[in-house]
Amino acid sequence: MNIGEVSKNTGLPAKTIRYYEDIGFVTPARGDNGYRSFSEKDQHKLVFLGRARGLGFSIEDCRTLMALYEDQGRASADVKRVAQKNLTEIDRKIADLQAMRGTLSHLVAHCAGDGRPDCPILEDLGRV
Amino acid sequence: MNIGEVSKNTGLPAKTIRYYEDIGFVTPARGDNGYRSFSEKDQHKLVFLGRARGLGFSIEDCRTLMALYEDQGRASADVKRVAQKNLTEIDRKIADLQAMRGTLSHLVAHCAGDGRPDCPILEDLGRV
DNA sequence: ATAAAGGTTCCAGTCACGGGAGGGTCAAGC
DNA sequence: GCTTGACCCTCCCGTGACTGGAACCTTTAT
Repeated sequence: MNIGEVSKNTGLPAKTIRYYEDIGFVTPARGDNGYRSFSEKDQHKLVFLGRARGLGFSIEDCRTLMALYEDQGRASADVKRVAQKNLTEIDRKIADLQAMRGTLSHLVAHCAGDGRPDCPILEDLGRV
Repeated sequence: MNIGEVSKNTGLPAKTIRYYEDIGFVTPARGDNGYRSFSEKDQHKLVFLGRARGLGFSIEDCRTLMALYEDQGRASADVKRVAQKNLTEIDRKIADLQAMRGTLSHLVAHCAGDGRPDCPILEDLGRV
């Protein structure tokens, strides 16, 4: 398969697929014309990668997960640890964003939003 | 004030303050020795900037907010619009993360996390 | 006199790609 | 055979908001 078809099948942009090759995630064969020639297995790895990225795993985590995926003798505890770490990280991000959201929505709610210059948002940002 | 003191007062790393000068956010005076010499006003701007960044505003939004802050004839509606846009963006990020969190926590909960290789997390990532 | 602490500039790296230039290849229609 | 357009290639730069480090200068304390 050429990169265009793989892109359509996986939902990953061709640019991204080339990038994943750059960083050693897949190593598709090459035709005589220099075109990448993807096997089913290559495509499957890209699907795996796309899903893992969609769940917020970093590229490095994906490398670990892929190695575990291909290791028939893995311990599920190793996978769970990586996933748990990611989950903790996601929770931290959510908490950060919710703290921001709390302050900001409070300020927005108290701003008249009319033609007058008085604004609690700016007052808060500029308080000494 | 030298950069070190401003850094201590504002909580911003000196590196960050230099960066903010680079992008034209503050333009501290310079002493004969080439050292930056910050005024109270410079420091106040940096505090403002630090707070706005802490609320998730982008640098470009901060530029807008700062201009409004210094414009005595502003309309609070202009400020509110920027804040509202940021709030919407924050909500979107929270929703994205929560969607990730939902799927991932479900998978983590169903993974034995022991020495056996069977793992619903990998199964899900690799499903055809 | 010397050493530590603080300041300076400049360059490179981060993360995970995306945009675009400049060019080669392939299949179809005339 | 020729052109057109879709596809593919590599290479390099840009993103946002910094952070790290090298190489060097100035101030302060001992």
